[in-house]
Amino acid sequence: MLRIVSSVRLTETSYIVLGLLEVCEPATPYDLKALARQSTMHFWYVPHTQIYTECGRLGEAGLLSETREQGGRRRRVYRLTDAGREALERWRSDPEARPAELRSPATLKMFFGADPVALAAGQLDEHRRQLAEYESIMGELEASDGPPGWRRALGLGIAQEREFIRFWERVADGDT
Amino acid sequence: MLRIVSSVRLTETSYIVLGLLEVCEPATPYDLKALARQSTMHFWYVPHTQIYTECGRLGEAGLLSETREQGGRRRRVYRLTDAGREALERWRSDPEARPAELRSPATLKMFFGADPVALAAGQLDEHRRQLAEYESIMGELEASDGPPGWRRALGLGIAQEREFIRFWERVADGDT
DNA sequence: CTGATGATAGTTCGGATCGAACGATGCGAG
DNA sequence: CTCGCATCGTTCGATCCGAACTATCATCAG
Repeated sequence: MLRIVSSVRLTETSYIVLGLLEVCEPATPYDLKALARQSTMHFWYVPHTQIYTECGRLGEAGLLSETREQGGRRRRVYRLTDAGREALERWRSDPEARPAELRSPATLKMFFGADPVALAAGQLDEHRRQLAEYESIMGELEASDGPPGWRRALGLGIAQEREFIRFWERVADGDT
Repeated sequence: MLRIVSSVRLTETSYIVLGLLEVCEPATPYDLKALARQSTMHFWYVPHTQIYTECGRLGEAGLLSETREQGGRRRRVYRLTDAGREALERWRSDPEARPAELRSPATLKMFFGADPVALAAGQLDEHRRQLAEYESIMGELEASDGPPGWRRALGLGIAQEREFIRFWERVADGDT
């Protein structure tokens, strides 16, 4: 059986697509986008255009199979192939992971001398909003007994948001 | 006086170059790369190739002036132009900032069902190493009475690293 | 002084990422 | 039926990124 196993580089984006597809197969890129919005987006943002692109890329690499809906929008519908499932499993079972990255534009400004108190106001709003959202999702996950991985990952997001809030509160209070 | 004021989009990368240049003007891209490594890299990673590219880009946009060393490597030496200084100041004095982003590949794996305890071991090593490094830099900054913005920004890095460590410790202990 | 060695300095290239903008279909209300 | 809004999907140009490679410089052994 012939299969295109080109040597595409698999990135985090790829595994998001593969992983989400495993959960809600079969799915259109639009479905994945909606699911990502409620789950992975919270700790790994991927713009929606990229999900479409990535599905195409993984399809060409033989990790997804693509069919089209008949009639209507003729939407592309994707499924994991065996190769796709294997790739996901290989990644998942390897405990190595690149170090985490934090990117905070506000911190960058502060680093370069912006007024910390003025920044803090906006950042506190934003992080409190974010925290509230995470906690509400966490409530749903606990109520519905969602997958433990989801709860744990969200737990990290919540912990980090709380830390952001503590940090900006200290800054707003003028502590060195 | 003629000046190219094309409408380049200024990104965080741009402001890192502008901001670092303000501190150690005049400088070659290599100097900036070295300085970034000790400072902004810790909370906003930029690959070195991009610093070269960005200097060129900002030069064309009229925000930097470029001269070449005579003889030797004929290295490019950059300075801020007035336009560059203004752009930096405009950015710095605007208290708006896009929300922070956290990207943790390990969390992503955990989300998709990887064994959390196996992941935790590696993550703890990494974050403890990182924390130690930040604390050592903080020591130097306090001893040398470095800029307050630098200390505050590093303070966030340290707080977040500690939170990461607490989180992965909980995971390693098998807490839900 | 010459050539090996390793650190320093700089560039190229292809592919991944991103966001703005646009184009298309579906569907309910008037 | 058709207007308007929500849904669905794509295109484009610019930016970002990492691997790999080249070139220069300093030093030291031979």
